[in-house]
Amino acid sequence: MALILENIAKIISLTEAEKELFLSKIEIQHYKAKAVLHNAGEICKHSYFVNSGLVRSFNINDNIVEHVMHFACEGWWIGDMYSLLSQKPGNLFIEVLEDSEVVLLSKENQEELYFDIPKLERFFRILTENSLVAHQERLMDNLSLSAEDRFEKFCKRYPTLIQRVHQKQIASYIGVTPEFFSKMKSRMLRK
Amino acid sequence: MALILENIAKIISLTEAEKELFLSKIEIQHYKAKAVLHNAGEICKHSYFVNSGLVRSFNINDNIVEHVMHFACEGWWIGDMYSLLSQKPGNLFIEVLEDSEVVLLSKENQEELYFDIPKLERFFRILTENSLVAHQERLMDNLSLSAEDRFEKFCKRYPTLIQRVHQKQIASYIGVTPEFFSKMKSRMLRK
DNA sequence: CAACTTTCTTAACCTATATTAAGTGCTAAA
DNA sequence: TTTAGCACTTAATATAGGTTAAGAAAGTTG
Repeated sequence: MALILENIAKIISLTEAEKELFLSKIEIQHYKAKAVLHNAGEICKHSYFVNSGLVRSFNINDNIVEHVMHFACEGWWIGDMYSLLSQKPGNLFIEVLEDSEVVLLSKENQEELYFDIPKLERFFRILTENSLVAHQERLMDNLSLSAEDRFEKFCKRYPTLIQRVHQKQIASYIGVTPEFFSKMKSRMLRK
Repeated sequence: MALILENIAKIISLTEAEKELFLSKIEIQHYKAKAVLHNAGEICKHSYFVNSGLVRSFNINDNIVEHVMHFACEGWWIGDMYSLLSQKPGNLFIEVLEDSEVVLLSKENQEELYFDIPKLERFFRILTENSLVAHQERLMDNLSLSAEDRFEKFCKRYPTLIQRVHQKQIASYIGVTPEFFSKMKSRMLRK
């Protein structure tokens, strides 16, 4: 349980009573690899924080092609922000890649917490800001870099993930097919 | 001045005193088309809110190709979030496309406001959440849609902008060259 | 272990989009 | 009124990355 409190403590400081209140509003679940936390078409009720293991979010377009939006390992948050905020059916799936321990924070509890501990408003504002900046950078990279450059950035930014996720997941995150990714990788090795 | 208060009032309600305090912390500037509010390589000091006119943010990659990140017309915020938050040199330019009236909110004043009017923490959290959702959708679109589909979405979402910005700016936002955009457009008209 | 499923590789061929280049028309300065 | 500079178009050619298909590795299950 310490991990999520540490995560918060990096940005704001809570009293012991506040920590207890916070912990009373969350729920812990254990999932096996391949478990699905949320389906596209459903309304998302929770934010997820990964205590251990690995989780991904992705969407599936008309052509039945998956696109990975996000990986979350220990200490990362993940969710379908669109569906969670609008309370409309989303288009993301959230799926467990490695057996995981996950913290669930329901939308209602999150809002109660904003009321009881206004400092958390700041915490989640800053969390969201950081996520926005990361998304802006990824968008810029997709507009202006080649697949090879995007892969190199991915390696630098998420060195541990490369060992943990299948190559086709990385290909999907980068935005290329597994076949092209394989070709590109061997081309890069030859240099 | 009403516009920015309306923008806030859609999300939180301020007392008259709070409104006055808020107004005392912002600054209004008038810019001619082609004015540059912020340069890549510099540290961003302000958030910008467009009262009237039109502003864009874009980056320039190695190949000297521009990529439009965002358009902001009346009632929209714009800035270089990365640089503003990290206080490091950013890689966005912010440029005026039509003569504009712009509200400037400095980072320091914004932080003082968080302190004086904690409700604003909520306002900017929600603003940032909405922006994040929009960026996630745009990223998904760039990963999974064709240029033609991206253009159709752009038309639906920003119908007024199509008349106001040059075609090459839209091409750049969509993520294609002006030449290809021109060809694609005439191909679409022929249907 | 054998049977099955999934991931990864390779290769031939295909397509969406980029590049280069030339030309038209409009605006704006000189 | 001429000249220069953009925005836009068109077209020929080039390329990054996609598609299809088949086989080799590797992982999973009975």
